[in-house]
Amino acid sequence: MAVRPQLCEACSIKDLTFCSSLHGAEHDQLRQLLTHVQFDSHSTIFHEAEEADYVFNVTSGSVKLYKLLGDGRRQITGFLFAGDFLGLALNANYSYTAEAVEPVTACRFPRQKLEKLFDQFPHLEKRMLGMAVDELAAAQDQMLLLGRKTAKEKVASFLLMLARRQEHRGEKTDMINVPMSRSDIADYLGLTIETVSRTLTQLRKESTISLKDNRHIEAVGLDMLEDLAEGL
Amino acid sequence: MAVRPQLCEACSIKDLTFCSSLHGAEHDQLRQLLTHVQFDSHSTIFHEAEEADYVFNVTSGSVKLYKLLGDGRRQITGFLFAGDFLGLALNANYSYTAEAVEPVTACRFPRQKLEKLFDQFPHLEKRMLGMAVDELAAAQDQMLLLGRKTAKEKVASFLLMLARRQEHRGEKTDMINVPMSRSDIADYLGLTIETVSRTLTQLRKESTISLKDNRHIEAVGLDMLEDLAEGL
DNA sequence: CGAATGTTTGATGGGTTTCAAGTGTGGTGG
DNA sequence: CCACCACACTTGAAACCCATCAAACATTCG
Repeated sequence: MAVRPQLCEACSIKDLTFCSSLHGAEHDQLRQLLTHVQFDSHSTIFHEAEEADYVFNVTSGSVKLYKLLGDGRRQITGFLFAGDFLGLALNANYSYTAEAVEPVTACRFPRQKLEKLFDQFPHLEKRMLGMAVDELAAAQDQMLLLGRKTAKEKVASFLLMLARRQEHRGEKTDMINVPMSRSDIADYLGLTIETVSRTLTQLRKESTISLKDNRHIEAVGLDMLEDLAEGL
Repeated sequence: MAVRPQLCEACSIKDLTFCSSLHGAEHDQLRQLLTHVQFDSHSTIFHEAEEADYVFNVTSGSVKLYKLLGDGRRQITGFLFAGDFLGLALNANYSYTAEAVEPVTACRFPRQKLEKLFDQFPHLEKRMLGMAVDELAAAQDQMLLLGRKTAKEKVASFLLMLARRQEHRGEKTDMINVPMSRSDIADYLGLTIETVSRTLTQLRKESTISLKDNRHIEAVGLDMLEDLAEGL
């Protein structure tokens, strides 16, 4: 890939973002659309059912996506980190709520203008489709987790997911960064906070993991975690 | 939309399929790529991890998609019916297994040739992206179901899903068609066959549904099902 | 330092699974 | 045409995993 001056924060994240497939003039056009935005911890980026006017590219921090049932039960459908794309609903409305777990910075694109750019640069649309397909595969893995894995297997899978995405972003992997609360983990895995806590304690007692503090976990027995995640 | 002669089985399904967005000459090119294929009940259309050489458009029958854990536990990630698209993995390999629930007919497209056609007809790629986004939204709903709904709510949501898709295909909705076995339903909802059976019995005793036979269910209290599905 | 919030741990309970029989039901062959 | 068998589905009883309720402990922040 040709050398290209760094034009936006999104591109600074080592070719993980969708705009990093563009060159020179093309990228300039994209750049004119974007606005840099920030969100504090626990602030809402957008609400479910809200009009989907913007799409985002996370450049730092972490985000949780969730849906609610009528009585308040919550399911977190995904976590996003630097480089992840957000809001690729091409429908009129968002299908979930997005909330900052940690302080978040992101590039924001007006959806309609971005879609117009697709006609000019089919490259971009291909990349978008690729991302949607990847997300779909991840969603199917998560269905397998939610429907068929035990609490222990769920927690193991979750820690592995964090570790792998950390690696993918090119960060150190000796310590797993866990920016989200036990409550968020529980709502992601279809468990309660108590079960998440108990399971982590159990994994610690079995020396599969080592808890540095609530936000940092070391995977001592990575093989063990992998076997658990695959249901062996 | 312009009047267009019926060119392939896929298009005969009232504008539900992705090729129905094409016209005359464009459609002819697409048509040259497709092969009509059939699958018997319980036959495998493709396996997880297999090379994704083809994509399909279901023209009749029904299909289940599933993933397996190491010890054989199964999660059905979706059911497909006439008009549904299958295998939109743009990756090299399928991420799940597809198996015919009833005898299936489908249009088969060589993936690589289809992708080349995308460059010619951006229309098609847009439609593909739209389908991927829709599937993603459905997957997120299913995560909410698997992670946070009770058995009763799961079964109610399942029946509603079948009813709505039947309606979407333009079929009669007085009776819900249930082509899949209790075992398939259980693996779709993250339950056991016994729980599915018990829950259906319970809904029947409450007069929310009426079981004509194992493959045909009447939704007597549709409001009740909707409330259950939304967690009210 | 104290209040508020988040996390862990314990005791108990319940929804779902597991195990185990029954009860259809469709297909096959006599 | 019906007896028979295989298989799917239903129903019941017991067990279990995880949820709920409750309290202690830890951490953060004013």
